[in-house]
Amino acid sequence: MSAINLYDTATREVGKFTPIKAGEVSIYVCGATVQASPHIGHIRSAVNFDTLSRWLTKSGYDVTLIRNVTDIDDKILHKAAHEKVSWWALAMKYEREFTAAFEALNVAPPTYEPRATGHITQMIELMQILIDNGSAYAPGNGDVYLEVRKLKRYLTLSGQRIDGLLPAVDGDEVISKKRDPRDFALWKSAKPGEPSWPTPWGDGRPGWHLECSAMAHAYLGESFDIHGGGLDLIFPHHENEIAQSEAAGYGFAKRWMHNAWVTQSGEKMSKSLGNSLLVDVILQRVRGIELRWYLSSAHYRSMLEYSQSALDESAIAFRRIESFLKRATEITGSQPQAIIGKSFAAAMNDDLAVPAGLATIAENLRLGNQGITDADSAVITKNANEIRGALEILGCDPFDTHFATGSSTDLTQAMDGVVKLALAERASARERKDFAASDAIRDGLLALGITIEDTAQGPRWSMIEKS
RNA sequence: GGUCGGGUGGCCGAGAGGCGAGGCAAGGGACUGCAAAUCCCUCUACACGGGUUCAAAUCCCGUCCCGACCUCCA
Repeated sequence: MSAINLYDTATREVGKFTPIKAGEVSIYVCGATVQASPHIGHIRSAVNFDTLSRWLTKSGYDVTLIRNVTDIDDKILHKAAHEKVSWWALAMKYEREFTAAFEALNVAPPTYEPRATGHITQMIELMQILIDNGSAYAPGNGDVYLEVRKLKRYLTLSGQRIDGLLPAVDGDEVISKKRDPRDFALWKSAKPGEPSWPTPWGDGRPGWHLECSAMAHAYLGESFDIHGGGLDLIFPHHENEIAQSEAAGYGFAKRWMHNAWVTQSGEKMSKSLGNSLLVDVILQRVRGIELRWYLSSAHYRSMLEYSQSALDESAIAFRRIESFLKRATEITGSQPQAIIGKSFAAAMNDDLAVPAGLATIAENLRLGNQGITDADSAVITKNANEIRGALEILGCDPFDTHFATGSSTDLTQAMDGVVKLALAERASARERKDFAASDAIRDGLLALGITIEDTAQGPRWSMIEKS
């Protein structure tokens, strides 16, 4: 396997990736806090790490990917109370929406997808270690805090200093039992009407950060290769995960990878700005495979500035590639094999440089189309194979059964027959130079969403793809 | 106030000291009855001001602008 170079947020450098165990890669990605419907920014993160996982797998590694679901937090509880539904019903509703969005975008399921509420035992064990070794304290009201000033190091990922932080505004912790305002809650005491679990320090529920440390440890052990998530998780979430885990004596993550956001007018998507683009809504405009292509097209560390025209253009560009692959299949009589081209591999090995990979796909497309013009099946096959190989890594392989359309074979065959009847009529009209008649047939088919292309091998038809 | 990113051609989007990534759009050409699709050719760039260097979009200093985080966040 060739060397893979990846960026590490901790060092802010691209460096050679060397796993802890030869041939194996362990990854923990912060998944959804299921408090609202997924927008395309959430899904971009999942797409990026899915592509990372696919590339590592293709490179010969045995990948274990853990992507959690945080199904309890302040927002879920507040929202559930406001909507007068159970917090667990609300969490499950949105978890299903995330799952459906992942499915639609061909994000492979992680090796395991642990839920926070299923790991209370592990959280209590972790807190016990932290309290026993003096890193954490329980003021007696059911809260448990991590004492950040006792840490050997803190805020190394974000490069901040404790004293540089703005004083915390303790929302629902007005009467704070904290020794220092920067201490953060591992565990929050039970409030009336809220769920709670018993602990040696009183009834309560998890704070926001504890679950990831507990679950990463449960499934990946004390040290693992890569920890991923969105850029906005660096502080406080990831800093606090590091703080808890290292204070417990764990080595924790060897490398940190963060994906950038999808922005609009330069601003990140957020519900408060009202600029969230829900996956559901976008999928009414383009197919899942096209949305994935769009979300993959920028480098994962670059902001992706959303615009409808950019999305539309991206979808059109993808259809061109798809169309070549279909024609190549028709001409050669068999589907392309997914083969990784040299330059695509080099691009991916350079911190997943997808944009550079796209350039190689563009080159393959040009050469492949030339091959069709020249009727050179060796050239067609080579380029189609390499395109399919690249698309497979990007999760955008049109031959992937995941994207198979629901239309039955019988119906497709009948359709093919009907269109061919029309094309025969058109052919005879063209022979007698009745172009008005032949164009009327073409226009009529187009109105039904069927495009006609006259190729050297005769006319071919295709449906205009819809989501 | 602290910390972290960014400003590249009409648009999108890479690159991080030396040969102008790539795509879209635009213009020209080939093919076609006309189209469509495809191919070929052409064009436009590094926020600003200094500096280092044989050589700077890339490094350094300064300025301006934009965004993010500072206990809700992908």
